[in-house]
Amino acid sequence: MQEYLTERSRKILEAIIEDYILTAEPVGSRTISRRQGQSLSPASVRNVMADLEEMGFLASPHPSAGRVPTEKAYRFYVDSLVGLRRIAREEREEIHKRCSLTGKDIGEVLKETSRMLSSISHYMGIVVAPRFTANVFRHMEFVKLGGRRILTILVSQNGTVQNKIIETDEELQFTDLTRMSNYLNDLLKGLTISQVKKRILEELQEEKIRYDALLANALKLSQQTLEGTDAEVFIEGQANILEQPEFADVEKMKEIIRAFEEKGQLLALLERSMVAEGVQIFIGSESHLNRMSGMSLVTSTYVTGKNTLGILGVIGPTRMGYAKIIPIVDYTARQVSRLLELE
Amino acid sequence: MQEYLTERSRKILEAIIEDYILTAEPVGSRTISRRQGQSLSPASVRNVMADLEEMGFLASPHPSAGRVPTEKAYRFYVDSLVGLRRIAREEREEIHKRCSLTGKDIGEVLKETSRMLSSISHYMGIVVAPRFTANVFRHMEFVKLGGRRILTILVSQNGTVQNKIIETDEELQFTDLTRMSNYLNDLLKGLTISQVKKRILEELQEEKIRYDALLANALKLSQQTLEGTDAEVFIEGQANILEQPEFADVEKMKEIIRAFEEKGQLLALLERSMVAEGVQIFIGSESHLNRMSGMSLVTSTYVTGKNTLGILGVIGPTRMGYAKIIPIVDYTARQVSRLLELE
DNA sequence: TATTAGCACTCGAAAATGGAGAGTGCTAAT
DNA sequence: ATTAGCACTCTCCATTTTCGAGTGCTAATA
Repeated sequence: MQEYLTERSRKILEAIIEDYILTAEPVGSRTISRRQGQSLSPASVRNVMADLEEMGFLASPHPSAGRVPTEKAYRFYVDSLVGLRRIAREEREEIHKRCSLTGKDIGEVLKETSRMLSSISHYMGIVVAPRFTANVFRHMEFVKLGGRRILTILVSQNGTVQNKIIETDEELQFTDLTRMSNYLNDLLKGLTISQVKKRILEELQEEKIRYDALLANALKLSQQTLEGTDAEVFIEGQANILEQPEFADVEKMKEIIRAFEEKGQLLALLERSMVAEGVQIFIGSESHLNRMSGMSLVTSTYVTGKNTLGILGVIGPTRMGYAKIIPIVDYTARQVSRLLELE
Repeated sequence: MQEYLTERSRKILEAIIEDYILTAEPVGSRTISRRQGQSLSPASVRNVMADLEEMGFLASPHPSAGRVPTEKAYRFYVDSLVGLRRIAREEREEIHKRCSLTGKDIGEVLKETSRMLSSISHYMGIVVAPRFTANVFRHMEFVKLGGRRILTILVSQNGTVQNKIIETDEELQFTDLTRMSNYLNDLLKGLTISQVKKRILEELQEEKIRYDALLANALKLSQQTLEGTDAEVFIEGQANILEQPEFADVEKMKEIIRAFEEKGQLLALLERSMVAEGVQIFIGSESHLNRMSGMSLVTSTYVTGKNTLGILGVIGPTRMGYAKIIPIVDYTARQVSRLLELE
């Protein structure tokens, strides 16, 4: 048994993986032999397969059903695809067509992107909206609702809007609110949200503020406004993935739907991948989410300048058409980055 | 055969329906006989059942499996529940606990409401966000993004916020934008969105406006801002409904997921029910959506003053615990109305 | 006259049966 | 080193069998 793969066993392994990606059926030695133009007999292929199985690249569901690639095999396969950037023209055009800004809010743009990723990949599309704290403060606005309730609107540099309803201790007048927002906008202009938070704390310490009830109020309001909201996650195309044969069974289906109804865990995983650059791939258990067993995740970050805005990607079965999906995710991320670019 | 139900057959019909709601299994004569404390023998029950079947209240899946209620039966059953308002205390408390405004935007509040409806009913929760045109204009704001892109924010009386990115013909300055929004806020204050639309058109006709490029621009911008966005629909708890035995089969499941991924049709149905007051119930084919076959919908509108804001409700199998769900939907709608009430 | 017991009958669901086919591993021949 | 040949294993599918629940009808009963 050889420890490193020979050229021949590499070829065979790839052939098995590609066939399995296509058919979702265990691959037999005969199939591979035919695929290679009979240059190798089924029996020889079988020998190689036995070796590959021993090395952990293949597994047999049962003694008389061909071989199935393991996660290790996919990892090997994906690593052999590095630098893959070629995207089919029609896919590139589709992406262009369906990424447009005008007339929509950012949320809709991202949702549409997610939908697009889903329909173009035939798996699920996922897009995580920009995390707020990384953004640059732009504008804050208070709108008086009934009673002591105030609607606060926070706009950041890249057009993300966050609004929140806040209950105040005392009733505030319309003119007060205008003054408050003027003051804050002046004070906080150009800072990132995390800087803004710090600044507000500092400001609240200041002597002179303590004696100006209005300003103190303003600061407290803005503090509440900034209290974290969960990042929004758009997952589209569940119906798509249910078409995949590996989920043709009721329990699996429920499992998936449940996994994506509460997005918390997934979000944690995605945020971990925020720090990396370029396309990232999690195969099966590599994500360390047991809910995600049997699923793979291909993601990339979208950025503006040197700020990471958010993440987008595709979720599918481990048996995923990586060679097609990786360029799609990569290209979409670039495209979205370009769209959200400022001036 | 009697045309109207006797007291006895009514009782039996109800017993069958309630048993079926509980078990999802065809109900046999023996079961009912026992349920009624043996006051009637299975044979007598069978006679009544045969009558009920002839009248269209029951159906037998096959000759040797008890009876199953038809839609007509559910309709009869639901109609016999009119005026039902009693809600269990713990459910009322749960609703109270999970409907709160502070610190969230309206969208989140509604999403949480939908989630709450789902978890309390064990079916799916659905909430349609306020339709924008019915609301009263409150505030409009323009924020300059990069290049010729402008972020417009529109706030209405009840705190709904709509934002949109718009591309303008020429680059506008920050001060221009402030002047524009001041002008518009003054002009449009207190009108409903549909009045606002009319007003903008009128204003654009005016002679003096044509010679003030800035104001003309402002009006055009606001016009674009108001161009309809789809109503938002929050559907939560798909995993819940997949637990129901009637959807234990792969095809059915896919059907459901698909049905709710594109919310268009459903929205049309819901908007039809906007005009009515109080709890509305659509049983099976009554919704005229073939996608919804085998599903029922219990909805109610939530209102502020005399304006209908939106709709919320529960979607489940026709075999739904109406007696429990109707009060829940009713109470939740009132609660949400109260929450969104202005002073 | 309304109700009930009894019984033959029907049908579906689940278990048992029995190839057919695909694929393997091993051995011996090339 | 490769391959042909063959016995063996296991799943999948269709068919059959059995079992039980439930009905409808008829005749007996209160």
